[in-house]
Amino acid sequence: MSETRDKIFESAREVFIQKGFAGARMQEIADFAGINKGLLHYYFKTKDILFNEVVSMTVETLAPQLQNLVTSEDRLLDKIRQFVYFYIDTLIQNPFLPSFILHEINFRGDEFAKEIIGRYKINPIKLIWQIELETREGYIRPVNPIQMLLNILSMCIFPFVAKPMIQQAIGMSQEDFMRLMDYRKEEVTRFIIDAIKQKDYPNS
Amino acid sequence: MSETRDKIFESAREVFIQKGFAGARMQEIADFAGINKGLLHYYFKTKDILFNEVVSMTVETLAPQLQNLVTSEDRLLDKIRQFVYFYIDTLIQNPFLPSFILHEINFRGDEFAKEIIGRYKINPIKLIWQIELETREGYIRPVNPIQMLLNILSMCIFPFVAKPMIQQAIGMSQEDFMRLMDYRKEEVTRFIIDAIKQKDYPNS
DNA sequence: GTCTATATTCCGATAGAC
DNA sequence: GTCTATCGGAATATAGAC
Repeated sequence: MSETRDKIFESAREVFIQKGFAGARMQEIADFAGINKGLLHYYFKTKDILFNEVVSMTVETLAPQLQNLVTSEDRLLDKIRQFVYFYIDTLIQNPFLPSFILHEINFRGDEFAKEIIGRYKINPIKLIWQIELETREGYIRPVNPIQMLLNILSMCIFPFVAKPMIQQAIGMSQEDFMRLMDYRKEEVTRFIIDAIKQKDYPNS
Repeated sequence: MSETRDKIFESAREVFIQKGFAGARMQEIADFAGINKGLLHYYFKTKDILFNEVVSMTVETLAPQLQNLVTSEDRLLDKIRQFVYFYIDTLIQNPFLPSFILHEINFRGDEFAKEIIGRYKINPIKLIWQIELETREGYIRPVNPIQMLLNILSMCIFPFVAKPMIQQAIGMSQEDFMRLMDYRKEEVTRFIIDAIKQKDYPNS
């Protein structure tokens, strides 16, 4: 792959993720990559094409790793800890990702959402089974599995979606925020375990 | 207030919330309101003005109610229950709200965030004190107050931000989703209480 | 491959008739 | 107040020299 092409691609990733499709400007992408619009169109014929490539690439790097986590044979509580740690770590390195994906899904409608989900090949069903099973076995308190999954995802993802709001509200620097998220991995894990673990099965 | 003006305003609200500022088209707003662009500009001189009015109106309807909740004299666990119920109920009636606010804050930067927060007059400090106090008194387990607040907000708000994604992933209708959110009020409350309540203070 | 210059399309905003 | 027609700027995309 061409060096210039990569530079453009990275630049586009940056700009699209921060401003969204409609808010991004080809000019800004070109500036950011240190080239001009003409050359930009030489490598990527249209804005749409460039955008789609950015989305594809982004999703495809994350999907397999998540998939591995979810389908492993570990016990639920261990799986949850791994999941939370992996998710928050990933988002610390890509803090803009959630708002990007979520806004574009709102913007472009259901087909876009369907396509993303298709690529992620997420099957929450196996996880839901596991939650139901471990509940019946008495390892965890009875909970609605879907609500449970929503709780986990919410606590991992939401802070990054609301990042600017949070920083403003508490008066935090960039580094403060990242440190807060770093602590958060253990804090959220604990919170979940405290909420659902049965007291008479103290192993873990 | 003029009838036409209201129709335009509602239409703008709809379009802005779904597409964001950059993605919204004056033409589409006009179409949706059943009038033409000329008339649109007669009532609202510029797109910026229209947008700001939509934001102001939206924020101002919610702020006072939240403020009352947070500053009441109730015990923490009761306050949390009230908060969760109020928040989710409000979002059931305005499901689009979170993604709208959060995306525009990402897009428009810190001044916008600061302004919103100013209007909300949110002071998390009193709540943080209360959490620390009740921890010392032994009513709840030791938790980091900020992380705790983040957890509550996350679980209430995130599902609405991710609504299209969730619906696609589980294959849900509009009504299914709203029903899920309705159950969620009790589910989240329980989850939080299970996570932080000390077992030797069984009242409440 | 890379640049400059230009064509083309789109969209916010204005002018003016009714 | 409401409409049609149009302007002017901005942003995407193309043409063509080097």
